Amino acid sequence: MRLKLYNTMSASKETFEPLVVDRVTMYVCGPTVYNLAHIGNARPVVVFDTFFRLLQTHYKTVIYARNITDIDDKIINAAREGQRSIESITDEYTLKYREDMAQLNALPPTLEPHATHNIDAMIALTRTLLEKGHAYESQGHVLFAVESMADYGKLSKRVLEDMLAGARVEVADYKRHPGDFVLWKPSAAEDPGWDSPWGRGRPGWHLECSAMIRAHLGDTIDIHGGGRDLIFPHHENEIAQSRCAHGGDYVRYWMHNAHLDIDGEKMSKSMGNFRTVRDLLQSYRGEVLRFALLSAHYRTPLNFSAELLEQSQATLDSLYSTLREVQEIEVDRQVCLADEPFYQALNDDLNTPIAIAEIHALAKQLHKSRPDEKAALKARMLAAGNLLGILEQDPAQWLQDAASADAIAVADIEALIQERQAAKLAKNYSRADEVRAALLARGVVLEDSRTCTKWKRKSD
RNA sequence: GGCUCGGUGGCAGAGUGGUCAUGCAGCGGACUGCAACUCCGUGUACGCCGGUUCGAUUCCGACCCGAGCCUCCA
Repeated sequence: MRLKLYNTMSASKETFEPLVVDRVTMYVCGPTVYNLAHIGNARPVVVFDTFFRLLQTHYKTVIYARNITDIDDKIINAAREGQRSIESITDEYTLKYREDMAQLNALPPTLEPHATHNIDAMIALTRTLLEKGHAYESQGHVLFAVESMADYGKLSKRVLEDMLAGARVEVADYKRHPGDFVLWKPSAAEDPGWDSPWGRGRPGWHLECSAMIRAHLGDTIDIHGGGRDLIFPHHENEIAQSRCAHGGDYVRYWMHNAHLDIDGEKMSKSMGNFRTVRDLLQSYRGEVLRFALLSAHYRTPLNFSAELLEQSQATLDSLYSTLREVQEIEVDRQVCLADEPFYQALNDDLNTPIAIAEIHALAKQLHKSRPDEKAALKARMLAAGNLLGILEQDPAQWLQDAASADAIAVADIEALIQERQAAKLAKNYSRADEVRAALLARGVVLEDSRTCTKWKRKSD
């Protein structure tokens, strides 16, 4: 089956073909590690993790790199303000980032290059750009000269003059052209820096990704992903650096996810209207957050709200309930993905809402199916869940997990259910209803079947 | 100002030139001791105005409204 994806560069859906047969290289911009990731930062992680899973069904080798930006002015400022060392900050937030993303069922990327481990590659790239006349030195800085590149602006579809018309920021006096950007900047004695032909300094942000991509994945990679807000200037500048230094193609397919909105406005650090993943994990399991992020197509803005999370939780509960019904049934793991509607949906530019709708369709079929059909349907549901990174936990465990520490204990629940069962047999229905009501008041919902009573916790 | 991208039923959210998204909520029914779960049924939704068409939510144009980028940002 062919995989189609929307390429920001061509602004259209294209059929994906890797540069090298059976080998895909993908790079996604990772975090600057100076604070906790917010749920908006988690969207590309979950989206590209799902894409990573999908790619692995097509290709033998998929190399997925997500960088750690561990040198940046924001980190330096955080260190100064917190009176801490740079390393203690970057170590702490790198670790927390990995933990948070793991909670969202995001697989570790194949590679996790750190900017500070690749300074040599950045210096080399800067030197090449200087040699080829695409960069210049000015007041201790090395800058990229945007006018030296004919088609600068191709990704973001804008031309230099247009951008200047709306420029709202004062132009630094060391720039020849307002659009020029820093490749290398000088470091004050107390700031972190590395020796370079242009004195002790540190790399500009855009340089890091270009250099690390070349060092770890090669001159041309298949897929480069990130949030929409990175299209300009970050990715545009990466293209400028890499193409001018090495020629040829830099990235074959550009993929960008839309943002999360809060009350119709973009969630962002600067707006202050964000929720950290760590904070949300206090109230919701990671899988619920993941499901919420996949409930809209990745290129569509998603309104992030308590309602969304509640609904995501309810939907997962329902799907896990279905799986619990067939918990005893052994599944035959052989699922022919090519025939699956959910797989076709994912192969069409990662259409996760349709894939989720197909899971609902499978759950419905499962309820209505004959006993001999259930194993195959369960296998298909699990295969879909596996690609989306959901439905992989033990269903009973999922439904019975206590959200809070003061929740009623499992043993107490089961004792009460037994008591109610005895009351029912004795036709003492008022007592049976009393027990059921008491459990409901403590967040436990009972589901009677002919042979037994199952239960689950409800979040409300 | 320039450049992108949107406006779908109570809510979330896909998609399409002509019978269907899907989920949640609602309503009616079956099942049940009663419920829950599950099942069956149930909604003249596509910003506004023109145009193209046998037929447009879907294509084209104008308009209104909103968002993003142009500054760190997923």
